[in-house]
Amino acid sequence: MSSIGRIPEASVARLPLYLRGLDAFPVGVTATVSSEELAALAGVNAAKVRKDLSYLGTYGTRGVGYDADFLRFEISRALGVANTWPIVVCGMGNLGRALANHSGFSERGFPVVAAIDTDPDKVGVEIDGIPVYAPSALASVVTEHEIAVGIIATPPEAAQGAADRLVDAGVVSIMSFAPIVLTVPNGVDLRAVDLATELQILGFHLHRDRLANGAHATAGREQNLSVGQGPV
Amino acid sequence: MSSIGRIPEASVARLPLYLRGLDAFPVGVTATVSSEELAALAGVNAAKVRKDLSYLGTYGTRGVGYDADFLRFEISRALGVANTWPIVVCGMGNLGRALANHSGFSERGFPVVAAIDTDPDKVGVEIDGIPVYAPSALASVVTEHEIAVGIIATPPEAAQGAADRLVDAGVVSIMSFAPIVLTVPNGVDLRAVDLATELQILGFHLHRDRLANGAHATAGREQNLSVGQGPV
DNA sequence: TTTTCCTTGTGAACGCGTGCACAAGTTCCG
DNA sequence: CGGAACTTGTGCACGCGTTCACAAGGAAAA
Repeated sequence: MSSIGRIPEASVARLPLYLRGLDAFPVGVTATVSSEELAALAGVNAAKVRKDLSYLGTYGTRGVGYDADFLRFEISRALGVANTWPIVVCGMGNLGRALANHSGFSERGFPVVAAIDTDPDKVGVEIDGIPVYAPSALASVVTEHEIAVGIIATPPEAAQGAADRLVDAGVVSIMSFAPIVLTVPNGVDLRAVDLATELQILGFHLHRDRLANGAHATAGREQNLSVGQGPV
Repeated sequence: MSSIGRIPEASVARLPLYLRGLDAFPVGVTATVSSEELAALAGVNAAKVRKDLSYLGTYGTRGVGYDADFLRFEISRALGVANTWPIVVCGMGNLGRALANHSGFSERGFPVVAAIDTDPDKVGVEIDGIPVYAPSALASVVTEHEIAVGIIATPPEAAQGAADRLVDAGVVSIMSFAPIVLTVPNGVDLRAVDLATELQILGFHLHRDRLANGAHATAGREQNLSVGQGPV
Protein backbone atom coordinates (compact mmCIF):
# COMPACT_ATOMS: atom_id res chain seq x y z
CA MET A 1 0.00 0.00 0.00
CA SER A 2 2.33 2.72 -1.06
CA SER A 3 -0.11 5.20 -2.51
CA ILE A 4 2.29 7.75 -3.83
CA GLY A 5 1.65 11.45 -3.71
CA ARG A 6 0.92 13.50 -6.75
CA ILE A 7 3.15 12.68 -9.70
CA PRO A 8 3.68 15.54 -12.17
CA GLU A 9 2.11 14.89 -15.55
CA ALA A 10 5.43 15.40 -17.28
CA SER A 11 6.95 12.65 -15.19
CA VAL A 12 4.07 10.28 -15.84
CA ALA A 13 4.62 10.74 -19.56
CA ARG A 14 8.21 9.60 -19.18
CA LEU A 15 7.57 6.51 -17.07
CA PRO A 16 6.66 4.41 -20.11
CA LEU A 17 9.97 5.41 -21.67
CA TYR A 18 11.88 4.13 -18.68
CA LEU A 19 9.93 0.92 -18.78
CA ARG A 20 10.77 0.59 -22.44
CA GLY A 21 14.41 1.25 -21.70
CA LEU A 22 14.42 -1.50 -19.10
CA ASP A 23 13.60 -3.97 -21.85
CA ALA A 24 17.35 -4.02 -22.38
CA PHE A 25 17.62 -6.02 -19.17
CA PRO A 26 16.38 -9.61 -19.01
CA VAL A 27 13.48 -10.34 -16.71
CA GLY A 28 14.25 -12.26 -13.54
CA VAL A 29 17.94 -11.57 -13.67
CA THR A 30 19.51 -9.30 -11.08
CA ALA A 31 21.24 -6.38 -12.71
CA THR A 32 22.02 -2.82 -11.78
CA VAL A 33 21.18 0.30 -13.76
CA SER A 34 22.45 3.74 -12.98
CA SER A 35 20.34 6.80 -13.65
CA GLU A 36 22.88 7.67 -16.31
CA GLU A 37 22.41 4.40 -18.17
CA LEU A 38 18.66 4.49 -17.92
CA ALA A 39 18.69 8.06 -19.14
CA ALA A 40 20.52 6.98 -22.28
CA LEU A 41 18.09 4.13 -22.83
CA ALA A 42 15.10 6.42 -22.51
CA GLY A 43 16.52 9.41 -24.31
CA VAL A 44 16.40 11.89 -21.45
CA ASN A 45 18.98 13.18 -18.98
CA ALA A 46 20.04 11.57 -15.72
CA ALA A 47 18.74 14.28 -13.41
CA LYS A 48 15.27 13.87 -14.84
CA VAL A 49 15.40 10.13 -14.34
CA ARG A 50 16.33 10.45 -10.71
CA LYS A 51 13.71 13.06 -9.96
CA ASP A 52 10.99 11.17 -11.79
CA LEU A 53 11.78 7.95 -9.99
CA SER A 54 11.89 9.73 -6.67
CA TYR A 55 8.22 10.55 -7.09
CA LEU A 56 7.47 6.84 -7.08
CA GLY A 57 9.50 6.09 -4.01
CA THR A 58 13.05 5.40 -2.91
CA TYR A 59 13.97 2.44 -5.01
CA GLY A 60 17.64 3.07 -5.70
CA THR A 61 20.74 2.41 -3.65
CA ARG A 62 23.18 5.28 -3.27
CA GLY A 63 26.56 4.49 -4.67
CA VAL A 64 25.13 1.59 -6.65
CA GLY A 65 22.12 2.37 -8.76
CA TYR A 66 18.75 0.73 -9.29
CA ASP A 67 17.95 -2.95 -9.51
CA ALA A 68 16.63 -3.26 -13.03
CA ASP A 69 14.15 -6.00 -12.32
CA PHE A 70 12.77 -4.38 -9.21
CA LEU A 71 12.56 -1.01 -10.89
CA ARG A 72 10.61 -2.50 -13.77
CA PHE A 73 8.22 -3.98 -11.28
CA GLU A 74 7.69 -0.71 -9.47
CA ILE A 75 7.21 1.38 -12.59
CA SER A 76 4.83 -1.22 -13.95
CA ARG A 77 2.86 -1.04 -10.77
CA ALA A 78 2.69 2.74 -10.83
CA LEU A 79 1.50 2.66 -14.43
CA GLY A 80 -1.02 -0.04 -13.69
CA VAL A 81 0.58 -2.26 -16.28
CA ALA A 82 -0.17 -5.20 -14.06
CA ASN A 83 -3.69 -4.91 -15.40
CA THR A 84 -4.52 -5.67 -18.99
CA TRP A 85 -6.74 -3.12 -20.65
CA PRO A 86 -8.64 -4.47 -23.62
CA ILE A 87 -9.31 -1.85 -26.29
CA VAL A 88 -11.72 -1.30 -29.13
CA VAL A 89 -10.78 0.39 -32.40
CA CYS A 90 -13.38 2.54 -34.13
CA GLY A 91 -12.91 2.78 -37.88
CA MET A 92 -11.24 0.01 -39.82
CA GLY A 93 -9.76 2.02 -42.64
CA ASN A 94 -6.07 1.91 -43.41
CA LEU A 95 -5.01 3.38 -40.12
CA GLY A 96 -7.55 1.50 -38.02
CA ARG A 97 -6.50 -1.79 -39.49
CA ALA A 98 -2.84 -1.05 -38.89
CA LEU A 99 -3.55 -0.10 -35.28
CA ALA A 100 -5.76 -3.10 -34.66
CA ASN A 101 -2.91 -5.24 -35.87
CA HIS A 102 -0.16 -3.35 -34.08
CA SER A 103 1.75 -5.86 -32.01
CA GLY A 104 3.15 -3.16 -29.73
CA PHE A 105 -0.25 -2.65 -28.16
CA SER A 106 -0.85 -6.17 -26.92
CA GLU A 107 2.78 -6.48 -25.88
CA ARG A 108 2.23 -3.53 -23.59
CA GLY A 109 -1.00 -4.79 -22.12
CA PHE A 110 -3.50 -3.25 -24.53
CA PRO A 111 -4.90 -6.06 -26.68
CA VAL A 112 -7.33 -5.00 -29.37
CA VAL A 113 -10.33 -7.23 -28.79
CA ALA A 114 -12.88 -5.66 -31.10
CA ALA A 115 -13.32 -3.19 -33.91
CA ILE A 116 -16.22 -1.06 -35.08
CA ASP A 117 -17.02 0.00 -38.62
CA THR A 118 -20.03 1.26 -40.50
CA ASP A 119 -19.21 -0.61 -43.70
CA PRO A 120 -21.68 -3.55 -43.98
CA ASP A 121 -19.05 -5.52 -45.89
CA LYS A 122 -16.74 -5.45 -42.91
CA VAL A 123 -19.26 -5.95 -40.14
CA GLY A 124 -19.57 -9.55 -39.02
CA VAL A 125 -16.24 -10.70 -40.38
CA GLU A 126 -12.90 -10.91 -38.69
CA ILE A 127 -10.05 -8.75 -39.96
CA ASP A 128 -6.67 -10.07 -38.94
CA GLY A 129 -8.36 -12.02 -36.21
CA ILE A 130 -10.26 -9.05 -34.80
CA PRO A 131 -14.05 -9.26 -34.93
CA VAL A 132 -15.71 -6.24 -36.54
CA TYR A 133 -19.04 -5.00 -35.24
CA ALA A 134 -21.58 -2.40 -36.26
CA PRO A 135 -21.70 0.84 -34.26
CA SER A 136 -24.99 -0.26 -32.72
CA ALA A 137 -23.22 -3.17 -31.08
CA LEU A 138 -20.66 -1.00 -29.35
CA ALA A 139 -22.35 -0.86 -25.97
CA SER A 140 -22.69 -4.60 -25.63
CA VAL A 141 -19.17 -5.21 -26.87
CA VAL A 142 -17.76 -2.77 -24.34
CA THR A 143 -19.74 -4.36 -21.55
CA GLU A 144 -18.89 -7.90 -22.51
CA HIS A 145 -15.15 -7.36 -22.71
CA GLU A 146 -15.04 -4.77 -19.95
CA ILE A 147 -13.39 -2.30 -22.25
CA ALA A 148 -12.23 0.99 -20.77
CA VAL A 149 -10.09 2.29 -23.63
CA GLY A 150 -11.10 3.19 -27.18
CA ILE A 151 -9.18 4.31 -30.24
CA ILE A 152 -10.77 6.56 -32.83
CA ALA A 153 -9.46 6.07 -36.34
CA THR A 154 -12.55 7.09 -38.26
CA PRO A 155 -12.80 9.83 -40.87
CA PRO A 156 -12.99 13.26 -39.21
CA GLU A 157 -16.72 13.62 -39.84
CA ALA A 158 -17.48 10.49 -37.87
CA ALA A 159 -15.07 11.09 -35.04
CA GLN A 160 -17.28 13.07 -32.69
CA GLY A 161 -20.07 10.57 -33.12
CA ALA A 162 -17.71 7.74 -32.34
CA ALA A 163 -16.48 9.56 -29.26
CA ASP A 164 -20.02 10.10 -28.05
CA ARG A 165 -20.91 6.46 -28.50
CA LEU A 166 -17.76 5.33 -26.76
CA VAL A 167 -18.51 7.54 -23.80
CA ASP A 168 -22.11 6.37 -23.67
CA ALA A 169 -20.92 2.79 -23.69
CA GLY A 170 -18.76 3.48 -20.66
CA VAL A 171 -15.32 4.00 -22.14
CA VAL A 172 -13.32 6.50 -20.08
CA SER A 173 -10.04 6.76 -22.00
CA ILE A 174 -9.88 7.67 -25.66
CA MET A 175 -7.01 8.03 -28.06
CA SER A 176 -8.02 9.88 -31.21
CA PHE A 177 -6.26 10.12 -34.53
CA ALA A 178 -8.91 12.34 -36.07
CA PRO A 179 -7.69 15.81 -37.06
CA ILE A 180 -10.44 17.67 -35.25
CA VAL A 181 -11.15 18.84 -31.73
CA LEU A 182 -13.30 16.35 -29.89
CA THR A 183 -15.55 17.21 -26.98
CA VAL A 184 -15.94 14.71 -24.19
CA PRO A 185 -17.52 14.96 -20.75
CA ASN A 186 -15.47 15.67 -17.70
CA GLY A 187 -13.89 12.56 -16.31
CA VAL A 188 -13.10 11.15 -19.71
CA ASP A 189 -9.43 11.15 -20.63
CA LEU A 190 -8.77 12.10 -24.23
CA ARG A 191 -5.47 12.03 -26.06
CA ALA A 192 -5.32 13.33 -29.59
CA VAL A 193 -2.59 12.42 -32.03
CA ASP A 194 -2.64 14.31 -35.30
CA LEU A 195 0.01 12.88 -37.59
CA ALA A 196 -0.20 15.63 -40.18
CA THR A 197 0.27 18.22 -37.45
CA GLU A 198 3.41 16.46 -36.36
CA LEU A 199 4.80 16.68 -39.85
CA GLN A 200 3.93 20.34 -40.07
CA ILE A 201 5.99 21.02 -36.99
CA LEU A 202 8.92 19.34 -38.68
CA GLY A 203 8.12 21.40 -41.74
CA PHE A 204 8.38 24.61 -39.79
CA HIS A 205 11.96 23.90 -38.81
CA LEU A 206 12.80 22.81 -42.32
CA HIS A 207 11.40 26.01 -43.68
CA ARG A 208 13.22 28.04 -41.08
CA ASP A 209 16.56 26.46 -41.85
CA ARG A 210 16.08 26.85 -45.58
CA LEU A 211 15.54 30.55 -45.07
CA ALA A 212 18.50 30.92 -42.74
CA ASN A 213 21.04 29.13 -44.89
CA GLY A 214 21.14 29.93 -48.55
CA ALA A 215 19.33 26.82 -49.70
CA HIS A 216 21.62 23.95 -48.91
CA ALA A 217 24.05 23.32 -46.08
CA THR A 218 22.40 21.46 -43.27
CA ALA A 219 23.78 23.59 -40.52
CA GLY A 220 21.27 23.75 -37.88
CA ARG A 221 19.18 23.58 -34.98
CA GLU A 222 18.75 21.43 -32.01
CA GLN A 223 18.87 17.78 -31.62
CA ASN A 224 15.84 15.63 -31.54
CA LEU A 225 12.68 15.36 -29.58
CA SER A 226 10.10 12.84 -28.76
CA VAL A 227 6.45 13.25 -29.50
CA GLY A 228 3.39 12.20 -27.80
CA GLN A 229 0.71 14.56 -27.01
CA GLY A 230 -0.54 15.75 -23.79
CA PRO A 231 -4.14 15.98 -22.68
CA VAL A 232 -6.36 17.62 -25.24
CA MET B 1 10.40 40.14 -45.79
CA SER B 2 9.04 39.84 -42.34
CA SER B 3 11.52 37.51 -40.74
CA ILE B 4 9.91 37.09 -37.39
CA GLY B 5 11.86 36.85 -34.19
CA ARG B 6 12.14 33.68 -32.19
CA ILE B 7 8.87 31.81 -31.86
CA PRO B 8 8.58 29.63 -28.75
CA GLU B 9 8.50 25.93 -29.55
CA ALA B 10 5.20 25.54 -27.72
CA SER B 11 3.64 28.13 -29.99
CA VAL B 12 5.03 26.53 -33.13
CA ALA B 13 3.41 23.27 -32.09
CA ARG B 14 0.03 25.01 -31.95
CA LEU B 15 0.22 26.81 -35.27
CA PRO B 16 -0.85 23.71 -37.22
CA LEU B 17 -3.88 23.46 -34.96
CA TYR B 18 -4.93 26.99 -35.81
CA LEU B 19 -4.45 26.27 -39.47
CA ARG B 20 -6.60 23.20 -39.09
CA GLY B 21 -9.23 25.20 -37.29
CA LEU B 22 -9.33 27.71 -40.12
CA ASP B 23 -10.51 24.93 -42.42
CA ALA B 24 -13.93 25.83 -41.08
CA PHE B 25 -13.75 28.97 -43.21
CA PRO B 26 -13.93 28.76 -47.00
CA VAL B 27 -10.86 29.85 -48.94
CA GLY B 28 -11.07 33.13 -50.80
CA VAL B 29 -14.06 34.37 -48.86
CA THR B 30 -13.67 37.28 -46.48
CA ALA B 31 -14.70 36.34 -42.98
CA THR B 32 -13.75 37.38 -39.49
CA VAL B 33 -12.58 35.11 -36.68
CA SER B 34 -12.14 36.20 -33.10
CA SER B 35 -9.47 34.69 -30.92
CA GLU B 36 -12.30 33.13 -28.95
CA GLU B 37 -13.72 31.34 -31.95
CA LEU B 38 -10.37 30.18 -33.20
CA ALA B 39 -9.54 28.94 -29.73
CA ALA B 40 -12.62 26.75 -29.75
CA LEU B 41 -11.77 25.43 -33.20
CA ALA B 42 -8.25 24.56 -32.14
CA GLY B 43 -9.01 23.31 -28.67
CA VAL B 44 -6.99 25.86 -26.72
CA ASN B 45 -7.85 29.06 -24.88
CA ALA B 46 -8.21 32.51 -26.37
CA ALA B 47 -5.29 34.10 -24.54
CA LYS B 48 -2.96 31.52 -25.97
CA VAL B 49 -4.25 32.12 -29.47
CA ARG B 50 -3.65 35.84 -29.24
CA LYS B 51 -0.18 35.46 -27.79
CA ASP B 52 0.82 32.84 -30.32
CA LEU B 53 -0.39 34.90 -33.24
CA SER B 54 1.35 37.98 -31.90
CA TYR B 55 4.67 36.18 -32.38
CA LEU B 56 3.97 36.06 -36.08
CA GLY B 57 3.04 39.68 -36.40
CA THR B 58 0.12 42.03 -35.91
CA TYR B 59 -2.50 40.50 -38.12
CA GLY B 60 -5.66 41.20 -36.18
CA THR B 61 -7.85 44.26 -35.89
CA ARG B 62 -8.81 45.42 -32.42
CA GLY B 63 -12.49 45.40 -31.84
CA VAL B 64 -12.99 43.15 -34.85
CA GLY B 65 -10.86 40.04 -34.95
CA TYR B 66 -8.74 38.35 -37.59
CA ASP B 67 -9.47 37.97 -41.27
CA ALA B 68 -9.71 34.22 -41.66
CA ASP B 69 -8.31 34.05 -45.15
CA PHE B 70 -5.42 36.36 -44.44
CA LEU B 71 -4.61 34.62 -41.20
CA ARG B 72 -4.52 31.29 -42.97
CA PHE B 73 -2.10 32.75 -45.45
CA GLU B 74 0.19 34.12 -42.78
CA ILE B 75 0.25 30.98 -40.67
CA SER B 76 0.87 28.93 -43.77
CA ARG B 77 3.75 31.15 -44.64
CA ALA B 78 5.26 30.90 -41.18
CA LEU B 79 4.97 27.13 -41.28
CA GLY B 80 6.41 26.95 -44.75
CA VAL B 81 3.30 25.23 -45.97
CA ALA B 82 3.64 27.13 -49.21
CA ASN B 83 6.29 24.57 -50.04
CA THR B 84 5.44 20.96 -50.67
CA TRP B 85 7.70 18.50 -48.90
CA PRO B 86 7.77 15.09 -50.51
CA ILE B 87 8.36 12.29 -48.03
CA VAL B 88 9.63 8.73 -48.06
CA VAL B 89 8.29 5.99 -45.81
CA CYS B 90 10.70 3.34 -44.55
CA GLY B 91 9.07 0.04 -43.75
CA MET B 92 5.92 -1.06 -45.52
CA GLY B 93 4.40 -3.20 -42.81
CA ASN B 94 0.90 -2.54 -41.53
CA LEU B 95 1.69 0.85 -40.16
CA GLY B 96 3.92 1.92 -43.01
CA ARG B 97 1.28 1.05 -45.55
CA ALA B 98 -1.36 2.94 -43.63
CA LEU B 99 0.86 6.00 -43.39
CA ALA B 100 1.87 5.85 -47.03
CA ASN B 101 -1.80 5.85 -47.88
CA HIS B 102 -2.82 8.48 -45.34
CA SER B 103 -4.65 11.19 -47.20
CA GLY B 104 -4.04 13.72 -44.46
CA PHE B 105 -0.38 13.91 -45.35
CA SER B 106 -0.72 14.95 -48.97
CA GLU B 107 -3.59 17.27 -48.08
CA ARG B 108 -1.20 19.11 -45.79
CA GLY B 109 1.62 19.32 -48.26
CA PHE B 110 3.47 16.12 -47.47
CA PRO B 111 2.89 13.70 -50.36
CA VAL B 112 4.40 10.26 -49.92
CA VAL B 113 6.35 9.76 -53.12
CA ALA B 114 8.31 6.62 -52.30
CA ALA B 115 8.61 3.77 -49.87
CA ILE B 116 11.47 1.54 -48.79
CA ASP B 117 11.30 -2.08 -47.72
CA THR B 118 13.69 -4.98 -47.41
CA ASP B 119 11.16 -7.59 -48.50
CA PRO B 120 12.09 -8.66 -52.08
CA ASP B 121 8.43 -9.40 -52.77
CA LYS B 122 7.52 -5.78 -52.19
CA VAL B 123 10.48 -4.12 -53.88
CA GLY B 124 9.81 -3.10 -57.42
CA VAL B 125 6.05 -3.08 -57.17
CA GLU B 126 3.67 -0.26 -56.37
CA ILE B 127 1.58 -0.46 -53.22
CA ASP B 128 -1.43 1.79 -53.34
CA GLY B 129 0.27 3.74 -56.06
CA ILE B 130 3.49 4.26 -54.13
CA PRO B 131 6.62 2.74 -55.66
CA VAL B 132 8.59 0.55 -53.28
CA TYR B 133 12.37 0.49 -53.43
CA ALA B 134 15.15 -1.49 -51.81
CA PRO B 135 17.15 0.23 -49.07
CA SER B 136 20.11 0.48 -51.42
CA ALA B 137 18.10 2.74 -53.69
CA LEU B 138 17.32 5.23 -50.94
CA ALA B 139 20.03 7.72 -51.77
CA SER B 140 19.07 8.03 -55.41
CA VAL B 141 15.37 8.21 -54.59
CA VAL B 142 15.96 11.01 -52.10
CA THR B 143 18.08 12.91 -54.57
CA GLU B 144 15.71 12.46 -57.46
CA HIS B 145 12.61 13.65 -55.60
CA GLU B 146 14.47 16.16 -53.45
CA ILE B 147 13.14 14.54 -50.33
CA ALA B 148 13.88 16.24 -47.01
CA VAL B 149 11.50 14.33 -44.75
CA GLY B 150 11.45 10.64 -43.89
CA ILE B 151 9.13 8.46 -41.84
CA ILE B 152 10.41 5.41 -40.03
CA ALA B 153 7.85 2.64 -39.65
CA THR B 154 10.19 -0.32 -39.58
CA PRO B 155 10.51 -2.91 -36.84
CA PRO B 156 12.53 -1.57 -33.91
CA GLU B 157 15.66 -3.54 -34.84
CA ALA B 158 15.83 -1.90 -38.24
CA ALA B 159 14.98 1.62 -37.11
CA GLN B 160 18.45 2.93 -36.31
CA GLY B 161 19.76 1.56 -39.58
CA ALA B 162 16.97 3.25 -41.46
CA ALA B 163 17.67 6.50 -39.66
CA ASP B 164 21.36 6.31 -40.55
CA ARG B 165 20.60 5.68 -44.19
CA LEU B 166 18.09 8.49 -44.31
CA VAL B 167 20.60 10.89 -42.86
CA ASP B 168 23.31 9.73 -45.24
CA ALA B 169 20.96 10.27 -48.14
CA GLY B 170 20.44 13.85 -47.06
CA VAL B 171 17.14 13.73 -45.18
CA VAL B 172 17.09 16.30 -42.37
CA SER B 173 13.69 15.72 -40.75
CA ILE B 174 12.59 12.35 -39.47
CA MET B 175 9.41 11.16 -37.86
CA SER B 176 9.85 7.81 -36.15
CA PHE B 177 7.24 5.36 -34.94
CA ALA B 178 9.80 2.89 -33.66
CA PRO B 179 9.68 2.31 -29.90
CA ILE B 180 13.36 2.92 -29.33
CA VAL B 181 15.63 5.90 -28.89
CA LEU B 182 17.24 6.88 -32.17
CA THR B 183 20.52 8.72 -32.47
CA VAL B 184 20.92 11.25 -35.23
CA PRO B 185 23.58 13.86 -35.94
CA ASN B 186 23.18 17.43 -34.87
CA GLY B 187 21.17 19.39 -37.36
CA VAL B 188 18.74 16.58 -38.01
CA ASP B 189 15.28 17.08 -36.60
CA LEU B 190 13.78 13.96 -35.10
CA ARG B 191 10.26 13.47 -33.81
CA ALA B 192 9.37 10.19 -32.17
CA VAL B 193 5.83 8.96 -31.77
CA ASP B 194 5.40 5.85 -29.68
CA LEU B 195 1.79 4.75 -29.82
CA ALA B 196 2.08 2.17 -27.06
CA THR B 197 3.59 4.80 -24.80
CA GLU B 198 0.62 7.03 -25.42
CA LEU B 199 -1.71 4.28 -24.36
CA GLN B 200 0.30 3.64 -21.24
CA ILE B 201 -0.12 7.24 -20.21
CA LEU B 202 -3.86 6.79 -20.55
CA GLY B 203 -3.49 3.58 -18.60
CA PHE B 204 -1.85 5.38 -15.73
CA HIS B 205 -4.84 7.65 -15.23
CA LEU B 206 -7.22 4.74 -15.56
CA HIS B 207 -5.31 2.83 -12.94
CA ARG B 208 -5.20 5.86 -10.69
CA ASP B 209 -8.92 6.42 -10.89
CA ARG B 210 -9.70 2.77 -10.29
CA LEU B 211 -7.70 2.93 -7.10
CA ALA B 212 -9.26 6.16 -5.96
CA ASN B 213 -12.87 5.18 -6.47
CA GLY B 214 -13.87 1.77 -5.30
CA ALA B 215 -13.85 0.10 -8.67
CA HIS B 216 -16.56 1.75 -10.67
CA ALA B 217 -17.96 5.26 -10.73
CA THR B 218 -16.24 7.33 -13.32
CA ALA B 219 -15.74 10.32 -11.12
CA GLY B 220 -12.61 11.92 -12.05
CA ARG B 221 -9.87 13.83 -13.33
CA GLU B 222 -9.24 16.48 -15.81
CA GLN B 223 -10.52 17.04 -19.23
CA ASN B 224 -8.63 16.11 -22.29
CA LEU B 225 -5.34 16.78 -23.85
CA SER B 226 -3.74 16.69 -27.21
CA VAL B 227 -0.71 14.62 -28.05
CA GLY B 228 2.10 15.12 -30.32
CA GLN B 229 5.57 14.77 -29.16
CA GLY B 230 8.25 17.27 -28.88
CA PRO B 231 11.80 16.98 -30.10
CA VAL B 232 13.45 13.72 -29.09
C1' DT C 1 37.92 0.66 11.16
C1' DT C 2 38.89 4.27 8.26
C1' DT C 3 39.25 6.10 3.82
C1' DT C 4 37.97 6.52 -0.83
C1' DC C 5 34.92 6.27 -4.44
C1' DC C 6 30.55 6.20 -6.36
C1' DT C 7 25.54 7.19 -7.12
C1' DT C 8 21.22 8.42 -5.30
C1' DG C 9 17.89 11.75 -3.55
C1' DT C 10 16.64 16.49 -3.19
C1' DG C 11 16.79 21.58 -2.02
C1' DA C 12 17.06 25.51 -4.56
C1' DA C 13 17.63 28.48 -8.61
C1' DC C 14 16.36 29.28 -13.10
C1' DG C 15 13.58 29.65 -17.23
C1' DC C 16 9.74 28.82 -20.03
C1' DG C 17 4.90 28.72 -20.71
C1' DT C 18 0.35 30.03 -19.22
C1' DG C 19 -3.23 33.01 -18.00
C1' DC C 20 -4.86 37.37 -16.18
C1' DA C 21 -6.11 41.83 -16.73
C1' DC C 22 -6.09 45.98 -18.92
C1' DA C 23 -4.78 49.68 -22.12
C1' DA C 24 -5.14 50.69 -26.95
C1' DG C 25 -7.61 50.74 -31.05
C1' DT C 26 -11.89 50.02 -34.04
C1' DT C 27 -16.63 49.95 -35.24
C1' DC C 28 -21.28 51.10 -34.68
C1' DC C 29 -25.12 53.47 -32.82
C1' DG C 30 -27.44 57.39 -31.22
C1' DC D 1 -19.58 64.00 -32.77
C1' DG D 2 -19.68 61.43 -28.38
C1' DG D 3 -20.08 57.21 -26.26
C1' DA D 4 -20.86 52.32 -25.82
C1' DA D 5 -19.47 47.83 -27.03
C1' DC D 6 -16.10 44.88 -28.46
C1' DT D 7 -11.58 42.57 -29.40
C1' DT D 8 -6.72 42.69 -30.00
C1' DG D 9 -2.00 43.04 -28.22
C1' DT D 10 0.86 42.71 -24.23
C1' DG D 11 3.04 43.63 -19.51
C1' DC D 12 3.15 41.05 -15.56
C1' DA D 13 2.72 37.52 -12.17
C1' DC D 14 2.35 32.87 -11.18
C1' DG D 15 3.44 27.99 -11.47
C1' DC D 16 5.38 24.01 -13.39
C1' DG D 17 9.27 21.65 -15.11
C1' DT D 18 14.13 21.37 -15.74
C1' DT D 19 18.66 21.51 -14.22
C1' DC D 20 22.33 22.22 -11.05
C1' DA D 21 24.92 21.05 -7.31
C1' DC D 22 25.71 18.85 -3.23
C1' DA D 23 24.80 16.39 1.06
C1' DA D 24 23.61 11.76 2.47
C1' DG D 25 24.31 7.06 2.20
C1' DG D 26 26.44 2.72 0.89
C1' DA D 27 30.11 -0.43 -0.93
C1' DA D 28 34.68 -1.69 -1.48
C1' DA D 29 39.48 -1.23 -0.56
C1' DA D 30 43.16 -0.34 2.51
